[in-house]
Amino acid sequence: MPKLLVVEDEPAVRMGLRLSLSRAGHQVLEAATATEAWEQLSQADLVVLDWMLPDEPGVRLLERLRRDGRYENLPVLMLTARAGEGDRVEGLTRGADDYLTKPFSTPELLARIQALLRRSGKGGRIERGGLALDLERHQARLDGEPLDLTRREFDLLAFLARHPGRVYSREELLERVWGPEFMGTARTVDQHVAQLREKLREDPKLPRFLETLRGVGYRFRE
Amino acid sequence: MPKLLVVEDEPAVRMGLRLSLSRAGHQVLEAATATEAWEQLSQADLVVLDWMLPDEPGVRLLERLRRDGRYENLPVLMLTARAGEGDRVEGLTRGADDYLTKPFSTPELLARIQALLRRSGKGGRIERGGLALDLERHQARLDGEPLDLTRREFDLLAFLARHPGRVYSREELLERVWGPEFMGTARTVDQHVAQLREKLREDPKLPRFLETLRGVGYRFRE
DNA sequence: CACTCCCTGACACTCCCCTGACAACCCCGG
DNA sequence: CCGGGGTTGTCAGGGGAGTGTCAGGGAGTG
Repeated sequence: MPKLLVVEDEPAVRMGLRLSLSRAGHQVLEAATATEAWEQLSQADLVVLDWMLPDEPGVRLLERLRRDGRYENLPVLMLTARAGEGDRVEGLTRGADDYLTKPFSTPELLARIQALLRRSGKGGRIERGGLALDLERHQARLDGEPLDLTRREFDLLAFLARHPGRVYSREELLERVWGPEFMGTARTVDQHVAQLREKLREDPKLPRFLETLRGVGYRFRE
Repeated sequence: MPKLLVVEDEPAVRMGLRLSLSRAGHQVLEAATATEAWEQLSQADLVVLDWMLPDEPGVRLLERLRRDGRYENLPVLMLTARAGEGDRVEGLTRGADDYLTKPFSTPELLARIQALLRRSGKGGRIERGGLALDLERHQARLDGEPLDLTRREFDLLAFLARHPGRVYSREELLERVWGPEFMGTARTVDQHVAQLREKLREDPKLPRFLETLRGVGYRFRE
C-alpha cells in the first residue's frame, strides 16, 4: 500500500484529505508544517503539498527536497489556492510533478495521485493468498497465472482485497467502487462477484477469496 | 454507550432523528442552534450536523470546531438538502467525515454513524468474558475459536452484549434488533436465543452469557 | 459493423427465519 | 405434597427473503 504524505496546515482540509485518501486505500501520513514534513519524507511514496505553510512556503520545501539526492524521484503534487496561470507554471518548473488548484474535486485528486504513483512505479501491489493484484498495470495473477479481468471486476476485487476480513454491504460497495452517483440496483454487485468467482475458479459455497454473508454482504477471506 | 449530538433546527426532523437514534441504542443530545451545539460539544462522541442553521451555517460551525484542538478528531456527519456533487466535496474537504443528503433512509444513517464510531475507535469491537464480537468483520469468537452466526443471531448477540447486565423484554428486543416494522410473535426471540445458546455451548440453566429472567426477558451476564 | 463490457430482469434454488405445537419447568395456593 | 396456570425450552416444517445464474439489450469502442 502506497504511503502518501499530506502537508497541509489547516486541520479541516488536512482531515478531509486524509479521509478521501484513506478511503481510496492509501496509507496517509500527515504534517502541518514544513518541518514536520521533512521528518516524514523518508517514509513517503508521494507528497501532497500545500502551497502555503506557516513556517515556510511549500515551494521552498520543494526546492530543498529536490536538491537532496534521496528525494529526487519522489512525486510531489502541489495544492494551491491561486488560480493564476503564472503560478501554475512556476510551481511546475520548480519541481512539482503535478498541481491542483483549490477547490478541487476528490475524484480528480485521486486520479492524479494514481497517475503519479503509476509513473513512479509505485502503483502498489496487493498480495493475498495466491492472488496478486498489480494496481499500476491493472493486472491480476492467480497462483502465478495471469487473469483477464475487466475494469469493474478488477476494481471490485481490489477494493475487497484491500480490506480483507471486513464485510461490505452491496450498497457500500456500490458507493465505494461504482461511485456515489451510481443509481442502479444492488444486484449488480452480485453479478460482478459471480463473474469474478468464475474467473477465480471458485465455488460460491466453498469460496477461496470472496465470501458471501447472507443478509449482510461480501467479504474477502483472510 | 456513545453519545451523539444532533444539531438541527427544525423540531420535527430533530425529533425524528432522536427517535431513530435512541432506538438504535445511542444516547442523544440535541441542539437547535450552533450556539447550543457549541455548549454540548465536549460531551459528544459524534456530531450529526445540519447544513442550515438559524444563527450560523453548519459548515462554519464545523470550521470553528476543527480549528479548536479539542475537537480535531470528533467525527462529524453532515446533513444537507443540496444534492449537487460540488457541495458534497466541499463539505468533505471542509472537515466533515461523512455526509448525507436529505432525504435519507434511517438504516443508512445508522450504518454511517456506526462506521464513523468504528473508525474513531468507539464502536467496532465488543469483548466480554471469552466472547469477542467484531462488528465490521461480522465475526464472533468464543474463547478464540470462530463462531458461525447468522445475521439475526449476530445482531441479537451484539445488541445484548453491548449492554451487559441490562434486561430487555422480548418486545424491546424485537423493536431494537428486528426493527420497528416487525410484526410477529415475541416467541421468535426465544428461538434465536436458543440457537445462540447452542452455538455458545451453554446450558440454559447455567448460562455463561445469556440469562433468562422469568417473566421479564433476557440479559447478557456481566 | 463486430466486439466487449456493463447492467438489468427473470428464474431457480438454498437456507434462514418464523411459527405452531408440545414438553419441561417454575411458582403458586391448597 | 400435589396440581394447575403461566412461562420458557425445544423440535420440525413451511414459507419466503436472499442469492446464484443465465440471457439479452444498450452503450461505448475500434
